[in-house]
Amino acid sequence: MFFDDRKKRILSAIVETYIRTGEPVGSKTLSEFPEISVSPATVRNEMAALFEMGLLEQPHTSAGRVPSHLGYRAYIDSLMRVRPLTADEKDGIDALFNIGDPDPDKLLADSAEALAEYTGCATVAMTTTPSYVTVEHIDIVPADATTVVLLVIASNGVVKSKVCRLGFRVNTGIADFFRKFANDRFCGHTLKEITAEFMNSVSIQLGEYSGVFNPLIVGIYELCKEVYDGQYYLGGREKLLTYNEYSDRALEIMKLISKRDEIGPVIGNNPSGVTVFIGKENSLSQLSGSSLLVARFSIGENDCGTIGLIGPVRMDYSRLIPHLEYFAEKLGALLSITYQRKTGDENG
Amino acid sequence: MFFDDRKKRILSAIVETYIRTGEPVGSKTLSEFPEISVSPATVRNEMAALFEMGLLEQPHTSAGRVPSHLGYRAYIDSLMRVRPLTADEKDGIDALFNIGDPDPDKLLADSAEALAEYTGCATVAMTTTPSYVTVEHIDIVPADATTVVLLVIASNGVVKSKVCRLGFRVNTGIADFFRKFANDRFCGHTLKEITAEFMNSVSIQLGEYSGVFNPLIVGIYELCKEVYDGQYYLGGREKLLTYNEYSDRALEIMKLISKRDEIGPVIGNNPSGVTVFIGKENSLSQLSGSSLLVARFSIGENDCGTIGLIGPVRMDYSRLIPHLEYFAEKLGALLSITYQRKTGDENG
DNA sequence: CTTTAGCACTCATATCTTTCGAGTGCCAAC
DNA sequence: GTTGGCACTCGAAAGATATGAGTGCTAAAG
Repeated sequence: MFFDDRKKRILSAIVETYIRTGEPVGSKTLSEFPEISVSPATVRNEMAALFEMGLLEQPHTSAGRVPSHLGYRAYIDSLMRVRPLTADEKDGIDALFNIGDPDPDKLLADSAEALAEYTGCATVAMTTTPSYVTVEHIDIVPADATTVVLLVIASNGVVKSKVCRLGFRVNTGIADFFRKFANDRFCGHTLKEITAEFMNSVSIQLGEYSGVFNPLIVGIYELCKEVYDGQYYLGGREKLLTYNEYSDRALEIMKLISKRDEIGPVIGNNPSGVTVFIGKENSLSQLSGSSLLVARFSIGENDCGTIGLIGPVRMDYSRLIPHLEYFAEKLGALLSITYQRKTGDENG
Repeated sequence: MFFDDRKKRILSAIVETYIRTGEPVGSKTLSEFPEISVSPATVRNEMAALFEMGLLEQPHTSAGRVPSHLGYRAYIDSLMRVRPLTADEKDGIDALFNIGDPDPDKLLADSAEALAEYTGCATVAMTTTPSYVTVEHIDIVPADATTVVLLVIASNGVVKSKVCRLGFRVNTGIADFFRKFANDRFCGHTLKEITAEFMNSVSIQLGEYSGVFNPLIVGIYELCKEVYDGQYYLGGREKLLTYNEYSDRALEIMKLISKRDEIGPVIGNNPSGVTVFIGKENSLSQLSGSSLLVARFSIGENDCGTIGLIGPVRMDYSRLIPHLEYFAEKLGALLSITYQRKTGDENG
């Protein structure tokens, strides 16, 4: 009982039909496919064999067959024909990036939303900051009498700023003093090192001034943390409601993916390209009814983030996988333009 | 047939019971209420009268009664007993504000989320900027060779910053030139005046340099627009899924409230205090099955924003109205601390 | 040895019927 | 004005029946 060519064609047809219709697929339907064209009885024999091999499941005796997780896996890994994107499709994805603000902070959030709209799945987008990234420069700019703007520039080119309102008047002397102090203490340190304890030790070095400057120290800490933590955005969670697979589980899944702690580790550690987790393959049991497509994107040479799709197991892999791949490439390219100033060789 | 005291007690009991149970309320149930204690037959007579007056509805002949929109309205306007918040409840709300980042930009987003969690409703939070607010100061700070940080400080105390990456090296001379130019052109103008056309005319004044400085001009425009547009955040849209009233309309409502264009005008123009829109009272027909509670909050003396709750018509008004009111007060107070630098008298 | 027609069997779904009971409206009595 | 009594209504739940798509198996045909 080999996994011969006809069995492969039948499995493919079952997966594709089930993805399209959501109904278990029966032998009669399959026998009418031009690439199969044998009698329903023969199809039934083959289906029994595929069932024995663990590639199909049966909701109940008198229903058609449905792909098992292994069936989907076999389909995705070797049977599926990935059609390259047409020029129109590429244009369609390119267009998604034209509406948004080119502000890098917003680009990722907008991308997550646009991808959700485009694919009809819920999306997650996150960036990660390598542990070797350091603080390159800190600046403090008086904005008006008691307000300053704090800037932290990291060695990966990310700049974050924050408005700090102080309880006292800030002249250039004070700003200069604090700027020098902060740069002496923080520059060259990796973001990972900038912990609450580290900040305490720095604060102590300010001696009698530590109280006065505390809002600024806290501000720097928050900015560094913000850069190091990276970004985490969700898009189109409500898309899940359009699938009846989620009729009573939507809330649970929507809550789950809102938790960065839960999802971050799952989608953060994947090789480049598109990785697929089908149903029970997900390490989180709540996702056993969902599939997760994850793609990494990079700025220049530097891997920097992940964008993922969450939808029902019955999702259109052959369309979504290449589209997600192209989307991630495009996103990386766009971010690279924004951050072009920096390349890998300048990093620690 | 007067709207006498007993009728009022019966209506109140119907509203409160229906809110609690979600089931139409029958005469027998009501007759057992201590504040009613007349026979079911008498209650039926009263209910028939209330029905005549348009305060009750009947899902079908053999079911109990349900409040009509007028019934809810009468209840909220004159029958409902608003219990003042206990110290514990106030503490509970106060605690919601302790977790978040005191960054004013994030405070509102976090508030919307916290309020949703606290009330079990979807929330909307937005700020509006009065049309008399002007540009007070613009700054440009070189961050590294080709990167600058733009700052716009508005007369209402709001400061926004943005990182701009330029295609050329920026020295202090260039920065000083542009700073002076920008302040000369923009300071004193209201944010409302800073339109795309206005920016064009400014750009022309830069003559041969207009191309080079264009990213900065665009950056200023975006910052001004960001300040003028104010913020718009949603919280806990998925909470709607917990009410079976929304079993098949949740997606529609979730999409609707995501559109600032649709909801903004509805919630933005209300008097201070809590305003209630019950079901069909909403100007948007899609909200006819929902109620909307809206509260304004202010910074110091200046009215500055709105926070609202969206949930099923059958929501617990007597609890939510005072809680929302206190929440809005507290939010305003917190923002006032952040923006205390400015008070009304300094504004144009 | 593979393929196919035939046939009895299974079982979810849809439809129809029946039953049940909470609740009503109305009337007559208190 | 209030109440008990009673026939009536109608949705929801439970049961009964029918439908039909799909199966597994067997035996004959290729």
